[in-house]
Amino acid sequence: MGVTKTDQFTKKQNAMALILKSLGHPARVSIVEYLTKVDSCICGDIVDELPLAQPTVSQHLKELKNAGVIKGSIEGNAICYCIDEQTIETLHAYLANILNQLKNKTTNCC
Amino acid sequence: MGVTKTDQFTKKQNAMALILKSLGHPARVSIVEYLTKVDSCICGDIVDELPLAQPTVSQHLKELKNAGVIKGSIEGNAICYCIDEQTIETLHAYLANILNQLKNKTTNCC
DNA sequence: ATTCTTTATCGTAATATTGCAATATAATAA
DNA sequence: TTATTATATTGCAATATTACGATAAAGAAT
Repeated sequence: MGVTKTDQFTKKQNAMALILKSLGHPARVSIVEYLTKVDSCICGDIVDELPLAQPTVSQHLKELKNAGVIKGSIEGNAICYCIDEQTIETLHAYLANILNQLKNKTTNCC
Repeated sequence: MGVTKTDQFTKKQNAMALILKSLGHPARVSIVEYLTKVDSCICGDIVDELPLAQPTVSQHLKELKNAGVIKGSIEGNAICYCIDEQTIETLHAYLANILNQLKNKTTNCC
């Protein structure tokens, strides 16, 4: 069908999947890396940096924003985007928890 | 188009995106959580656990395996799937690095 | 007021994803 | 050999994603 059975999974699972999915595209990985490195974060700079057309970049930014990975604030004429550290921390902690559980396991078949 | 401009980004960016994308679906998040908790990891158990048909689960497992998030080993008649800790560690370290860089930033506009 | 600059939205084409029934494959059991 | 069990693959319908040209919207500059 192409439609995800969202209701069959927990809110947390859907929330994590949303964040992970938003990061699951090289352009969006690239945007996050750029915003991590750079000090100013004007939207136009991101467009210039990426090998994609402006509407495409705008769409990717929207998706990252929707997942809470970035946030934007109006800066006069332009818009300033930057990473929402909290969301990255949430994801980081989630993975740390998984790694922790794995290390405490007695058996490991594979 | 619907086709990602993979060649326009670095290998690392594409590799990270592949891992993140494979985790970007609640069913696959659910599989990873299940494999983290459980001690044995027979494919059939995963199918029983998930609210999806066997072919659908098989497809999700294939995607996780392709991204290196899980690995499978033949266990007689059945197949034993479990998490590839290294891949999770790679992702974990990647995020740690981003968080580190963010914390060392002087300015933060948003 | 008009133009310029910056970003978002719309419309659309190409491709990818999700999900499942049907079927194939492969190993074990009878 | 013939079932049985466990998993993968195929084929297909429904929906989602990716990308971009055209255009809209909104503030800044002239």
